[in-house]
Amino acid sequence: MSDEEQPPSRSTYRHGGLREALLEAGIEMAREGGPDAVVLREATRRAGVSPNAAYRHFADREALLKAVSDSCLGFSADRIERELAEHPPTGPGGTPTEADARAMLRAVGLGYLAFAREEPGLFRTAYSVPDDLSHAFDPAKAGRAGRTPFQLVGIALDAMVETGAMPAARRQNAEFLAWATVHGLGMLIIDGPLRGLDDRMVDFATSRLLDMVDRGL
Amino acid sequence: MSDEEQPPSRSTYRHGGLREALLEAGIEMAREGGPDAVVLREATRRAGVSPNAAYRHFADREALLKAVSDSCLGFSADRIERELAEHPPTGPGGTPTEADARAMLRAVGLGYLAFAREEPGLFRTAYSVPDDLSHAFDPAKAGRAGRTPFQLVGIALDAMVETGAMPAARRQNAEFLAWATVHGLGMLIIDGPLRGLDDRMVDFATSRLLDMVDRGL
DNA sequence: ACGCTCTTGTGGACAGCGTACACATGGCGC
DNA sequence: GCGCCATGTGTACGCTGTCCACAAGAGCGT
Repeated sequence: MSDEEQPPSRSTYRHGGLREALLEAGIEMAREGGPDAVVLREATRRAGVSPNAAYRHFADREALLKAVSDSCLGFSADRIERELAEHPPTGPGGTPTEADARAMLRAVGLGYLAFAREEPGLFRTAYSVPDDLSHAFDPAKAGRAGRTPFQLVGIALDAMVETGAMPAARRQNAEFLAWATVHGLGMLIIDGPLRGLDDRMVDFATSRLLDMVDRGL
Repeated sequence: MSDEEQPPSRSTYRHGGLREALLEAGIEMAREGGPDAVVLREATRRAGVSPNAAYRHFADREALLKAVSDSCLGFSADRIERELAEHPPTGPGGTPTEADARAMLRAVGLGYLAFAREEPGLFRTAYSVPDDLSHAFDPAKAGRAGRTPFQLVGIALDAMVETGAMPAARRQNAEFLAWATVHGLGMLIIDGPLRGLDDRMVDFATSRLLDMVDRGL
């Protein structure tokens, strides 16, 4: 037995990493039940601490939820990065070709939707807290590679323009269009009318949607 | 003073229209604060009835929320119908031309997004309850004209195919693509990164998005 | 006309939640 | 070595959803 971490009891009066422990507990609850399942008291219970201790690290339940939500965006970024990693640029010197750029954008969409399907609770939680553009690059929302989902879409779109796969005139704010499209399908799949469709159907819809983006952007 | 309806007191033991009153109260709460603001006890209070009375009409809070959610979908349909009404078919005998079909689809999207912006609480509530395709035509989700939002997209898409604005091969399941796109933008506008953007910017993004759908479907 | 029954509303209770306030603990800087 | 202040505890309050036993009375069959 080490120094601290066992929920049942701890030796020191101070917890040592309570904020982290509460966040972790919150993420676990979100994973299983979405944003509504993130319960402050339960988080303190799991951390082996009294309910009020949480207030030393989070202003209120909403603040904890916000932190959990940011982490979820980070996980989403990780999933997208993983998909991107499977399509490295094929051009000379690592520069992307036009086909690479299209593959990148597609990978971002696939990763985004894969995350929604694999971790619906976290996905819902990620977008359960109102936010705005000014925080789109907040490091708290970044994945392990340090990039937020928003940045990843942007990178793919930049490659589209650089390789001529997309007219530069349409580049501005194109993040929103690509994002909205994929986000909407994600919501429809996990909570909306597409819920319960078998995987092949969902894969098909995903593919069709990404085709549409590719054609229409 | 008539027979019943005043919150403070009522003469008869029976309320007479409690289910409707609770639903109405729920809608009002959803309008102001989204799904989480739909509180069972508060609804009974507004209806001038004891908390438990609600259980004679709804199995639990979730059931009330579901009913409110369905009503919200109906309101959404109403808003879309209003937008559609502004673009009646111009062809001979009321048959739509290709341009009409495009205008119809655009009107559906515009109406959908207008609803999201005008009634964000109701919009969020509409999609806060998990659902699936088998209920897409449930009359409870229909607007005053008797058609659900899902049906309205379908109608516009049918017109697109009939007038040759869209290849028939792409018709199947195209509802999902159109819907997902517009739904995603709606979410981004009211809760996501696009929150707080001024109206002109949002209008612009909306227009660009609908262009994309038109080109890419 | 009468009484039974079934639906609808009431009253009281309970556990769980978020959160406020006063208090305890003890690690760290002087 | 001492005192401060960040961190954790205890108690309490009002609110929620929901369960149970009970009351009221509308509407039916006889």
